[in-house]
Amino acid sequence: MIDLKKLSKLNKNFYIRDVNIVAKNLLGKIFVHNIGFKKLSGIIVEVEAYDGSIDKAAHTFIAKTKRNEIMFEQGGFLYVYFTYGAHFCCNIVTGRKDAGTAVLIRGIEPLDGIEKMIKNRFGLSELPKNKKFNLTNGPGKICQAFEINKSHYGINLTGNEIYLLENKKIKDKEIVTTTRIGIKKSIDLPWRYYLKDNPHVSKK
DNA sequence: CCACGGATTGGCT
DNA sequence: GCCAATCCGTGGA
Repeated sequence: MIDLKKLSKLNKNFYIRDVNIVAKNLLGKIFVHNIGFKKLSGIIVEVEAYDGSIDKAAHTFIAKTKRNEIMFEQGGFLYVYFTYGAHFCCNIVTGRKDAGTAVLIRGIEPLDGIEKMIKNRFGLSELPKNKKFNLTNGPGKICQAFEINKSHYGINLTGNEIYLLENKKIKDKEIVTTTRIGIKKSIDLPWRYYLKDNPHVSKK
């Protein structure tokens, strides 16, 4: 088990860079959600970049609304949105103020609080045999496992509730770059990144 | 006010 | 592989 106490929290400067740089660099970092004395954490293994200035699939492409306004803030905030009448998705806002860019977290390898995540996802105290890698391999599943919802919209990631930790450097050859999933616009942009051969990636 | 569609998931064929 | 569930945000009237 990785000792999180030895790892430093990512600061504002990490987030305010270009969205695709941040997206790539988020791979291997550790996502943490503290709930009282309970800790949920995991390694980010799959992400997608969204950039409202040139990307029709980004929520910020048309205009600023109440829903997407946090994406126009400076990098380092959490953008949570609700979709398909059932799921929340969790994004890391990046770039300078008014950039309208964010990174969608699509895959996480669980570390701390796995039992709690199983309970959150399936209402069970133990993982069913056929659900081995079905815990956090998808954006909606991550939010359910990590107990992230509308109430976490706009949280500052340099605070103490939800934040990210530095971790070992990922080599370029371990990163797979492809097109994004589940969208109908700007489908050719190669802005999806994931860790090669990691079982917690949502789709090859 | 109302109609429409979605950065998904899970269950069934 | 296909498709329904489900409801909020958005935009047009």
